[in-house]
Amino acid sequence: MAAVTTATTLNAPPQRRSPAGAKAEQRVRDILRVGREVFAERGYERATTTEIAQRLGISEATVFTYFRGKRELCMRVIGDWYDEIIAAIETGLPRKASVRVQLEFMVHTHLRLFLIQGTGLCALVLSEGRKKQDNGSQEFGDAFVELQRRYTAPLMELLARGQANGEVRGDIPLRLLRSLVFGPMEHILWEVIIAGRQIDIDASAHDLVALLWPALQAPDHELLSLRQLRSELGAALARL
Amino acid sequence: MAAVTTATTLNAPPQRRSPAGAKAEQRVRDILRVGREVFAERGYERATTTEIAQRLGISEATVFTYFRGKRELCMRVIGDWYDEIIAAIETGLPRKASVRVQLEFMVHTHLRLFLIQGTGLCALVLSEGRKKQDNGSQEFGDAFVELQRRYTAPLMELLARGQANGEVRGDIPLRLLRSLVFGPMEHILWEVIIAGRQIDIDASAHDLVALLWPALQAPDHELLSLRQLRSELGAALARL
Amino acid sequence: MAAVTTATTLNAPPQRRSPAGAKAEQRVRDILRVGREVFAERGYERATTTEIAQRLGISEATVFTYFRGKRELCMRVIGDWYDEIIAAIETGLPRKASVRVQLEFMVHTHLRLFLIQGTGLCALVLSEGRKKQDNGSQEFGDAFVELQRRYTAPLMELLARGQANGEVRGDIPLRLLRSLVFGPMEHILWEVIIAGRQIDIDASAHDLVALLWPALQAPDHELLSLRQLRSELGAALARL
Amino acid sequence: MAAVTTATTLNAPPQRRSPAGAKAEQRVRDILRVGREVFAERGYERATTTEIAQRLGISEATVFTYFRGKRELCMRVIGDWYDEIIAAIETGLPRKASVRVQLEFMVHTHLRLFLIQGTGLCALVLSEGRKKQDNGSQEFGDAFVELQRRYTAPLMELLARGQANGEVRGDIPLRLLRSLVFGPMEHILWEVIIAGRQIDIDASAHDLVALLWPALQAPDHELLSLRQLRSELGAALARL
DNA sequence: CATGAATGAGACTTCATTCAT
DNA sequence: AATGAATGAAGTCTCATTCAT
Repeated sequence: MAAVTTATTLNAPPQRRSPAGAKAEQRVRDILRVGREVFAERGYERATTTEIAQRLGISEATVFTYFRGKRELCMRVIGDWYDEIIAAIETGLPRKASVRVQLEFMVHTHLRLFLIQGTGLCALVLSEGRKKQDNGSQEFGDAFVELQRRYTAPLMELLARGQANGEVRGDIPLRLLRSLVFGPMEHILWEVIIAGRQIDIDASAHDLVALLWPALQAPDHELLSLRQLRSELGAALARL
Repeated sequence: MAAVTTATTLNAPPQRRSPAGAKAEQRVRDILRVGREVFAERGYERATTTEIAQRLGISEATVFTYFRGKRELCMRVIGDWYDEIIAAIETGLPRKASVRVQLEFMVHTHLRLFLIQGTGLCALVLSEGRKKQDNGSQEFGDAFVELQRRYTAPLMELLARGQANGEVRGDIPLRLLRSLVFGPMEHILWEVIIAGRQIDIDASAHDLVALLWPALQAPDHELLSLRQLRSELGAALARL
Repeated sequence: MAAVTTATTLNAPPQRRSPAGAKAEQRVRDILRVGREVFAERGYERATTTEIAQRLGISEATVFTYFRGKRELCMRVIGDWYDEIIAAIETGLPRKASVRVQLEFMVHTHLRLFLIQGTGLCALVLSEGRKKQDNGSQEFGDAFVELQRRYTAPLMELLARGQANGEVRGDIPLRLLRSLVFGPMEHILWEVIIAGRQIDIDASAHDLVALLWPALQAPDHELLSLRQLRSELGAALARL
Repeated sequence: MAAVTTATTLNAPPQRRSPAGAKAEQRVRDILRVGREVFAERGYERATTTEIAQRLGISEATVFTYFRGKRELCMRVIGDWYDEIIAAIETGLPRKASVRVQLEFMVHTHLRLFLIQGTGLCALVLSEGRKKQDNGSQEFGDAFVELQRRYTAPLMELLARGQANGEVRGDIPLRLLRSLVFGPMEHILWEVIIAGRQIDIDASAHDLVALLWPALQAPDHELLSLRQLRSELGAALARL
């Protein structure tokens, strides 16, 4: 009886494992590199596995030997890219400097990495991450929320440290402050992408932080005391 | 340019293809309306002419009677949508109020219109506007730059007026200030879309402007005049 | 708020409806006819939509205009074939004749229809109906069990009538009797298919029923009545 | 023919491809064992060399070191399986018992072996044996006819012995009697497979033979003489 | 001998678009 | 003007099979 069951058991068909040797790792890297290019240039839908294979001079089938499908490849591309950004921030962040200086480093790093190649990927994330799948599983989406979290984590931590030591105002939710930083940054990037304008990364990063800082800063002590002085003077004059 | 009043920024010159007449105009409006829905829900690539026709209960071929193709329809949809936003801002803007109040109106209107239906369209613009065409001509892109210009014009003018009358700091390029306003706004919208979080539009608009205002204001205007006051007071006291 | 929900509601993408005109019906019939041929010749896996289209001299895409996919087409082919057999039986069955005569009609009709074209389809049903899908839904299987039920219904009813009026032994489950009839019939068919031997349908049907009948009949009915006859005769002779 | 002892009916003549040696033979056995599992579970088309290799933990290429291709492997699998059944029958058959008892042994053995693992293989044979090859040569088919002959040989011999000694009616071609036995048996098996019903092998074998026996048996002598009596009586009455 | 790696060939399916009616 | 019907072109993905190492 058990044997009958065996014969009719529901087995998922096996999935060919992707190779794992040294050459294989290189292949994976190559495909990811070119895949990043193509996805960045064309977006998810317009990117084709054919083009990725052609640019590498390999067979399309080879792509599918290393990645289960177009979607998985795209996820890996995005994941890797996020990892690079996160690593760049975490590695270079001058943790001993003031919050403002660290912030400037972050903005600068983001702008730089995005503009080197990431703009298309940024668009990819923004436009693909939102699409709810028809099966309701929001395939991309769920993973994206997590990536987004990791991606913004360094900034969140920085802002939290700033609030803790008084450099950043504490009366505003972190999430809103994050939008205040990332928002303009991304908007600047979109301008670059759409209008094709070139910008000076150093200057832009510096200017943007300078502009944002007053909104982030804890209100100035001097300013507060001067305001107090003014109002007292006003009162005194009124008494005369 | 004469016909540009409604939504023709993205339109090709008058086509023999498009029928004329009252019934025809209604058809065009219907298709645009449903096309907007579908493009917003699915994005450009995933939207199908089949679905648009089916929702209207008409034949797919009919869509092609009124629009040269999917791309043209999409352009018209986007153009119309921009026009609506621009009209909403221009109509309702309280031009006599302070710059800050006008700014709040703008932010509020944007958030409102985007959240009613525009998020999908916003994504549409952002993700389709940038794609390299195979012929390299960036078909969408060129028209988008112009749309973007018209779309942000009201804000640009407002900020310019603010700079002129001293309510807004004048030492920063308008373009950067614009990013400072639109950027966080759009970032907030993306959070709504991706994470599915609901927000209170009134409160969000108010909070965001409150947060931005210190950064838009002349930076040390208050501080400088107060310092001046203090030093004059100090001098006067010394004379006594 | 409702509007936001709308914009992100989960809509299944629309499926193009198959055309419904007079020409369309002919197309459907053509595709079903050729599909039957190809599925019968090659089995499900080896049959290709390409071949079906080529034999009809139409584009592959046209096939998918009328049928959602290969699987649906196959189901329709099988369903239609079952319907034909059922109709042939129900139409021609001489309901007033003895159960044995009706049984012979059924066997004859089955053999005839299978041998005209059905052998491949029979194999198709037998071999495809069994495969459990990986998703566990047993796509084919569920529908097949029902088809099988309808297909064998006429025989089941006939045997039940026979049991009711005493022509068929009542001490055996109907299901087993069914296997007793269909089994040898199908086995004969397999011989024809595999070995390519030709048979005389009329003779085969008659012989098979003649062979089966003693097994279907009330086991000792004839014998008992004859014994009775003999003993009565013996008594009568003794009286003379 | 010399090498046919084990399972080589379907085998091509000795191949330079196939390695020799003790280790090699074990490999061949392993692949055949797992190949049988996989072909039985999935059918020919859905079985993949990948899965066979993975289940063995060997490389896909290794399979091709020992077998010229998927088709050859499948043929060997089927051939081996036939051989097992034949051996089981020939070994266990109680040749001294009555024909009826021997028949019951055969039916029981068949049901048992099929249900242990053979259902899938049975389906495999039935559905693959018939497919037209593109070159029209019916590659499988020819070999299958021979297998089928060997496979049914024990039953044929048994029935022939029965006819010779009067236990089985002699007025029916052996081939038809064979269908009468195998047919219902296979039909019962299909029901088990398709509907997933479980059966009691012992009881089923016994019941089926009990049911068939009246049809196989040489007609009763008593019955024959009574029939004669009846017809003579009828004639006598007609004369009165 | 075993295998890691690559691939040619071909499968099903989708969809914007055309055209005769 | 509207559409029913057809399709070319393209896309993703699978798999048996080969070959150098």
